[in-house]
Amino acid sequence: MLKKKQVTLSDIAARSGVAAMTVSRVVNGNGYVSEVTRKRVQEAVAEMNYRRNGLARNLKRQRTETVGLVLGDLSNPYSTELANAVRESLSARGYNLFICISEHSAKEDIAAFESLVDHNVDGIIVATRSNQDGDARLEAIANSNLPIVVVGRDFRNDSVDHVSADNFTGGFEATRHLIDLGHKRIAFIGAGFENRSSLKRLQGYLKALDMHGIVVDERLITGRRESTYDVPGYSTEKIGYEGMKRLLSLPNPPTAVFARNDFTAVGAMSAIKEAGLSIPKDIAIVGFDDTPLAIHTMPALTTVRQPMRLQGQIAAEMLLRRISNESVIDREERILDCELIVRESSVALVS
Amino acid sequence: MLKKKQVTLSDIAARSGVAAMTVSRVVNGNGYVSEVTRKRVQEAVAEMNYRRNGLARNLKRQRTETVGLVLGDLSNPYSTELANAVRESLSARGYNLFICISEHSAKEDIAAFESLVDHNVDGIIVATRSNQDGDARLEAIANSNLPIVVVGRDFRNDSVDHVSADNFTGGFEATRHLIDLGHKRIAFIGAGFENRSSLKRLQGYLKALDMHGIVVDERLITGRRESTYDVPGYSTEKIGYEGMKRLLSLPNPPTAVFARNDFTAVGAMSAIKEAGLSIPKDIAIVGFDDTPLAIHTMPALTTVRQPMRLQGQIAAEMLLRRISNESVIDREERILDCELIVRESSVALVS
DNA sequence: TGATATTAAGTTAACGTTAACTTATTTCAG
DNA sequence: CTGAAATAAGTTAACGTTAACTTAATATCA
Repeated sequence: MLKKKQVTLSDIAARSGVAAMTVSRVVNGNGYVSEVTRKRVQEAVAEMNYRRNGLARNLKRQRTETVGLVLGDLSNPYSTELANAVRESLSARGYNLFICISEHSAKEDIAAFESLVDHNVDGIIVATRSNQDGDARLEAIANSNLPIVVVGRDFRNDSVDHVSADNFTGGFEATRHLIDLGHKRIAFIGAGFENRSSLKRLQGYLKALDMHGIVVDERLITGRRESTYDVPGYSTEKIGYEGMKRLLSLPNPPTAVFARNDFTAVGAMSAIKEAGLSIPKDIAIVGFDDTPLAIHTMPALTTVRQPMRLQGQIAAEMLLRRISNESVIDREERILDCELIVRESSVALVS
Repeated sequence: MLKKKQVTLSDIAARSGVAAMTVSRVVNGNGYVSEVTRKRVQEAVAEMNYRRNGLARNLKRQRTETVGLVLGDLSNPYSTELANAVRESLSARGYNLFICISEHSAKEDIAAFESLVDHNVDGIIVATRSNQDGDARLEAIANSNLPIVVVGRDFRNDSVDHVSADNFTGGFEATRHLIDLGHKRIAFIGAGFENRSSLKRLQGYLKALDMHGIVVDERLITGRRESTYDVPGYSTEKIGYEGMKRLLSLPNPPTAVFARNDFTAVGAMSAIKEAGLSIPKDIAIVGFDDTPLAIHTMPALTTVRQPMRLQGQIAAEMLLRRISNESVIDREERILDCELIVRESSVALVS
């Protein structure tokens, strides 16, 4: 048995003895249709199991009321919160959301962009990590006047809005907190020193050390190279674990650790416990993101909260503003405050 | 300054002095085009920043090479792994993936379906929790011959394939493991007794108790009601925490707990530790899913691993099989084995 | 009561692309 | 050097929908 062919407006029109346009009016509930005709058409629609063809509809209407969101990965609660907030804000305005995942690969980034553009989404929110090829394609898309907003990453283009947390100040505060507690040997786990140009959290860490006259020891900055793209999301825990092991094997290990994110922190905590050391007595630790996990670790993790939902909401608003605007508008940029949440994993050194 | 209008094939054709069809051939790299013409067209394409209109293209071609995946939420690593596996399998066959999130709401489920159908995806993979209204719509879509595969949930339709983990046996094994260790008072956290008809893991738990002559104590089965849809994903931890508190306040608390999933288990562990009790000495605990978290809890969590990636791969294959098949094909169903991973959170009772 | 507004349709022509077909030129084996 | 095959285009007509326009009947009001 062969699959049935698609049922079209004209099929319904023929069956119910009206014009296609009338069926369209019934289906979309606009224009003038008499009660009798409406009933008749609706019956035909039900009988023939008609579904409108969105492609044709959107082609004709020149808009899809759909927005794309490109995420690097799904495993981070950050992505999750962001996606949910974006979805909610869009949903309230009648827009649908399609999410694409690029697994932090430039190739997949591009595939996601192409795919969304091919579906004529009305706009794209990009929350992947920056990479050269992907950025080039994004640039081209932006120049073809498709509304774009980037979240939590760099991208400079006159017609692309930008929202992110203040990762620099967050990293600064986290590190200063550890310094205030009396720590001098403070490690950074999650990225190497060579990534300092792109990683704001690391920059904040360096700035805090600098401001308090602490000389940077590059051996205390450890993590995978930023350019590695083939890492599944959750491996950040592994990076924390392995990074901490490396730090513990140093002749003069750190007394405090600022981890790039909570997962990395959790990994580091495992390594510390495994070495028979106590948190925060032997080693204090601060994470980043305030994932739901943070209150459940032992001890509860001090971390920097970034307003994830708010970023999503603002990104959605920015995009909708661009979508509904007929003329070219100025670039908008919003950097949102982070908040240090002090819990049990960081406490004053008894000196 | 007004936004530019879309550049079309004919614009390029006009500029480069050829027919629209020739431009199409150049853009898609098929058919015969001379080297000279190709160059000329490509220049025009670059100059005018042409992007093909996917809607028109897909409308004409009657396929989109895109598949939709509807997830209940993103917060569960289960969703993440599944999405990634699906994406990879599809990507290898040249298909794109759009992900929609329904936040476990029937309304959003339907919105996601509509939206995907409107974009004429070639097929849909559904991994949301079952609900009446959503299922009704799904039924209608299935009957209009759009290929559909459901993952990890119930749905009976002759043209809808099904893949899931063997949650029943998983729940059974987890519970039997605790029984084998000598436990008699074994609690279930994550759903109430009233959900036993829909929750396979709970059924497995009940079956194991029954087979070993242990009388079910309904007070030991605790969790939120399954019908509650307004719960953000990570709150499962809270459910575990609160459920455990309730259990600990019983006159005769359990000596072992089977948690519906690892997050619930983590929440329960917090409550146990907070009560000053020891895991596994006072209370043993088993989770489900073997999330990456499980090895990082203190003590490491015994849990049931379900083959998440495999489910995604199989779902993708099933769907592609339906998509590429011209005729109606038989329903396929795959139930995949789970594996009990014994770690430190469960150990023999000293009796 | 005539003029105007409202209601209820139908008609036409795109939206931007490509499958299918046609035409013209070039290539090359026999 | 013929003629079949390969190459290089162009032409036409959809894909399924809806905006914009037209027509006709009915309702409303000064």
